[in-house]
Amino acid sequence: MYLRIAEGLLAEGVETISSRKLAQMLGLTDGLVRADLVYFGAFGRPGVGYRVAHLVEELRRIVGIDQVWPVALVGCGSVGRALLAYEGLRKRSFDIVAVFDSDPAKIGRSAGNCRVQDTADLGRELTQRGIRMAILAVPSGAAQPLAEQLAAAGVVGIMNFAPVRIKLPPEVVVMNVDLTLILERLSLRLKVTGR
Amino acid sequence: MYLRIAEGLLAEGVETISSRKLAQMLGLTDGLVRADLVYFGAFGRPGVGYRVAHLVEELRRIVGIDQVWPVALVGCGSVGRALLAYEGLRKRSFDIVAVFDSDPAKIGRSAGNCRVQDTADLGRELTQRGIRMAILAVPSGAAQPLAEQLAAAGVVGIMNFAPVRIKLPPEVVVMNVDLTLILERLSLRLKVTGR
DNA sequence: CGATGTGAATCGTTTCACAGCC
DNA sequence: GGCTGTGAAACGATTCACATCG
Repeated sequence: MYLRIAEGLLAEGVETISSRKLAQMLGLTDGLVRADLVYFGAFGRPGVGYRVAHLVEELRRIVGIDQVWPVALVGCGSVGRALLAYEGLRKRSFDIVAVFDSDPAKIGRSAGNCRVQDTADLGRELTQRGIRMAILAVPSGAAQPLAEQLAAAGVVGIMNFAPVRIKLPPEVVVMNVDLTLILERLSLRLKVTGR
Repeated sequence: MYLRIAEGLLAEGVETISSRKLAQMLGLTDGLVRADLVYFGAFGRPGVGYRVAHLVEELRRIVGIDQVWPVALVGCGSVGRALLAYEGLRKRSFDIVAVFDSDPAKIGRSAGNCRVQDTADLGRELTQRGIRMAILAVPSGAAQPLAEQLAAAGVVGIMNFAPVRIKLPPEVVVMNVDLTLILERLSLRLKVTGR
């Protein structure tokens, strides 16, 4: 979020920003903003604030999006297609460079810039091309075995849309995007706050 | 997550479960599980554990999914269509009962069980039907004004897919689903853990 | 004896207050 | 005078230890 805000400021031509203003924009306290930025290694100047350009550069490097991540998309259903259609990914340095599906009707068709490949070829293809990040957008039942294949092929980060907790060795980072869970959290928040 | 696990156990026919086993399944400690469940009001029996059926019933009520939430979908692009295609929503007591878009080419077409309506009619329609939850799946630029219309129409909970922080009075709960932010978090985790 | 609910200890995070720099 | 970086205090959350119940 710091990076997002900083990029917005850079685009507006703001040269320098104080922790107080950053905090306002993020809904945080100024002390916390300073503590967080110091954690990444103190870029600010007393009396001045943070140089926006410098902040963006450092944070992009720290987040790891100072270069493009090639990403494999596994599953070309409605979620997969929504991701392929989303130009925001490339803008933010994630590039879907391979697409897999197990449905023979889909294999060979074009998807974004790619041709859909058979999931049977997943391991070989990813290993060969050194792809280390994947998006898993398949039905619940298929998620665990495919995740294991991804891990075996050298993938270290997975964004998982299936509503199941995937079990993998801890060196593989899995981020879950469970839409119904999010709606349930929304419902819970509404209940707890009495709406 | 407690509810998810409990429902899984119920489906498997498990009658009773201990905090230790729940903790294992969730990747937590048994003490934390007990603390969390006590927070919602202590359903367990010493020496026995928690009755799964009771747990499910209570948690569904607490989360607020003991009845169906009618939900409005605003934006019928690729994300909107992916949500309409996702039968998991209805299974978990969220029902998309109204769909809106501003594109004349889409208005009047069918989407799921609905006909796409003009966003111009959004306020009237939602107020009239008492719809209080909405999914906002529109381009960044359109999100803020539409969110304001939703709030004005009595919506108290919004799931927002646009990569912008929506500003609304605090009585409206907004949950953001920002896919590139999630990929960036994944990238950061990989960097921080040295992969 | 197994497992809960609970209060005390522990841990990490956020806030606060301020010395020091621009 | 404004604003950062920093150590100490405050806070909240998790863990621990145990009295208690089935």
